[in-house]
Amino acid sequence: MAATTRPTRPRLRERYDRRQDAVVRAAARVFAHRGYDQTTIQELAASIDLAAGGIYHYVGSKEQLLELICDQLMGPLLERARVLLAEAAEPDAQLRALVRLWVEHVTEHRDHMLVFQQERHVIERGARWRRIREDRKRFEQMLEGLIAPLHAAGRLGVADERLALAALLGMVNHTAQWYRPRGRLSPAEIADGYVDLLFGAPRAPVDP
Amino acid sequence: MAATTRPTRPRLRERYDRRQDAVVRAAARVFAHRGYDQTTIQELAASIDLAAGGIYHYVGSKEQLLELICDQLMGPLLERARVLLAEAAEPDAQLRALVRLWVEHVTEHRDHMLVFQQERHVIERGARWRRIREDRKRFEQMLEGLIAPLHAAGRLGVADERLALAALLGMVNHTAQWYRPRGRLSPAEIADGYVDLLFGAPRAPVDP
Amino acid sequence: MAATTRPTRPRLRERYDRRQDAVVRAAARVFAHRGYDQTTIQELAASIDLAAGGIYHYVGSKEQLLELICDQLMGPLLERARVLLAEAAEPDAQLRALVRLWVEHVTEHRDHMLVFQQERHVIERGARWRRIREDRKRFEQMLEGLIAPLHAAGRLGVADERLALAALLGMVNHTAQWYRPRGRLSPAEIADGYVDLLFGAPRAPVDP
Amino acid sequence: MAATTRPTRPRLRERYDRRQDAVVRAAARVFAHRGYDQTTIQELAASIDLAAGGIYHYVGSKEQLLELICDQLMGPLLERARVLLAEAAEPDAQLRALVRLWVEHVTEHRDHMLVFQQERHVIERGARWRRIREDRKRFEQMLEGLIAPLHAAGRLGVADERLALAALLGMVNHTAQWYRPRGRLSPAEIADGYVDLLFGAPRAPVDP
DNA sequence: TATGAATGAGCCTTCATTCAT
DNA sequence: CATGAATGAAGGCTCATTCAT
Repeated sequence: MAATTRPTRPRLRERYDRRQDAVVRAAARVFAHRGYDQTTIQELAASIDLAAGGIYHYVGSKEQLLELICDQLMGPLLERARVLLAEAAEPDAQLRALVRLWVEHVTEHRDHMLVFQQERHVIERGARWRRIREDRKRFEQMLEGLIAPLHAAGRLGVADERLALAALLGMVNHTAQWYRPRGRLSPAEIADGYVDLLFGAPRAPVDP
Repeated sequence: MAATTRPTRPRLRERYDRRQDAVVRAAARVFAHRGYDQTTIQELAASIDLAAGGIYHYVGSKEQLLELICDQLMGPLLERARVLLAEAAEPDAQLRALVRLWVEHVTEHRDHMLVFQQERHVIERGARWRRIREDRKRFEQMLEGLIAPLHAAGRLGVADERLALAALLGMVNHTAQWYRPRGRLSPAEIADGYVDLLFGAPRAPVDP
Repeated sequence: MAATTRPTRPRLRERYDRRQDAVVRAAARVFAHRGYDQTTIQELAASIDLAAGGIYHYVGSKEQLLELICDQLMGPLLERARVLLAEAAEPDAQLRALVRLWVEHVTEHRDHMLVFQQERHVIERGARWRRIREDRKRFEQMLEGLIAPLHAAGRLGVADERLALAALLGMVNHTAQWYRPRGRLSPAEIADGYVDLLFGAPRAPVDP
Repeated sequence: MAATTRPTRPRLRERYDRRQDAVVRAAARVFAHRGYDQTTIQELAASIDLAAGGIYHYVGSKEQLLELICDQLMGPLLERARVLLAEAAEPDAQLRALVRLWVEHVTEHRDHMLVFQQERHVIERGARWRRIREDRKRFEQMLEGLIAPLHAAGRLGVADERLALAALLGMVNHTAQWYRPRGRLSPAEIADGYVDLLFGAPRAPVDP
């Protein structure tokens, strides 16, 4: 999958994979702060204690680095989401669970997420990014699939189904921009807050 | 304010301002699609039927162009928001009005907005961008000022006041990424949807 | 034809073409001496009193420079050869005329020729160089077309027709490597010498 | 002579020499096809089933590899030529024999020859290559020594002695570029063809 | 011996910016 | 005002070479 030659012997390959992973992770961090284009391969390399050329043992190009960051972000998210949806449960419970999962993922991959958002214009164009775009699409469809029945049941806080989805996407994605690890709210609380908003719910008990 | 020599005679100055405005607007469009760093001054110039050098009659540097885009975005928004807040009205009505104003502004300045978001990492750092950062802060404080009493009155759909603000920011800002001019929903409808979500309200009729 | 934007206004275009021509010619000279790969664009630029970047106004890439050198070499040669062959004349006279033309061209374009030969391995491979290869082929076919009847008439100094062609090619092409402008022999004399060898002729008068 | 540590024990040394020879030979092949500069040590190593580092057990540097290729080419040629010239024989017979020897050598070392020609610009400059240049010079002088008396005797097909030498060099060297092992003509036949051309001869017997 | 990771110098190329016309 | 040529500073990437294992 990588454009560079991956060792064959299991011992070496393992080490190689571990390091590649570290390179990508470091890249996510630096790109998130300095911006993809404004980050030099030299800077990036320095941040991993590697000479500039060393990066290219693990990554074929700067652009591929971006690709790998997206993969590290979307791969596990989709995987975990699929597992979750495979379980039998009510749509509202599943949506809540999925949003929790998602917010947790976003907060754990803040850097990846920020890069993903900032480089939107790159990802939206060109055949090379089709896979990434499809991954995102797939995730949105999972959300849609859960929102639809809830909408049909009149459980949503807005009349328009699609607006609900867009709002949810906006809220959760934006989380990467303000969430701080040791903040007042845990990822789960944040997620629940979003879902509550979507359901227009929590005030119900307040009424009487 | 511009780094280039602005004509003194009113007739010329007017024309100059008009053209500068067009340049900035064009830049917003191209930057939104290709990305700031990935857009060449040449490309930008070509899109306005100008040679590369021509840009520099109206703009001092590429970076200043980014600054002007932010100004074109935040200036009028803050201005209109201030006017609105100066009127006497209930917080909930004002919040709804402000969100409408805001969503309208975002949809009318989609390109500006997208650039603003993508270049977050630039704007977040450096003295040069302090003014821009403050503008954004100021706007958020307006929202906060309206949300606080609503929260105190138990009118919000979430327990945490700041989460409400963050959610609102996420929803509205994200709008720039999916809104299409001739879509099903008008900016006002979208704005109302967001506010409804925030209030956890619209299901009110469900009550009895 | 060039990969760079050529001016539209005739005045400028003329200057542009003249300079591009000069760039290519300079490149031929430097490449011939230092070798294509071992020549830096910087060095090349310096030899024309241009900053490194300046080259790229006239040429799209280093590789294209090689292409243009080949064109400058083969284009006029083929053109002049075609004109010559269009005239009515005996094959032996035409061959002699063609070889003269050819040797003159080679000596006038020594640098181009040396580059052409040294970069043989590049030109022999890849779609990009097809046109160049065809040009060379075309010229060889012209020679073949003249040699064939002479061979049939038993006029050649060797039994094998193709060997005659190969020998001729070897002799003439090699000329670029030893010819010096103010040497003992003029290009025409050299050419005649080659043709004499090919005809196995001049000693005829010696016989009696 | 090699810059790398050559084993002392005869058994090992033999194996070492054999392998070094193979490395050089492989290099000749790859360089001939891809070009010296355009061939990576990695590519070269791969073509001998060796990792990049492995090459350096047998060769001190890439440049030395080029030197060794030249040696593998010129060494045996000069040796065999000396032996031949040491025998007593008429100049014309010796020239014919020498050209045969030479053409055979060229066809057997096509790759070496092609590299030698392509890297002309390297070999022509610098103290390091003096020895190689002298080897070539020496060989040319042998040819000259045979051509001179033939010229004096009016046996050549051209008036100019040096032109004859240049033509011969051109023909034979060029052979590497078109000769194919199982072609119509054997190296000896090719050689004889060249000599015939030089003598302007073969048709003589035809006359009567 | 052999391997593959790592280095670091260097090169092609891009591009914001300047300036003579 | 506008143009397009020219500059020159970087930056991504390659690759010969070294070295611990």
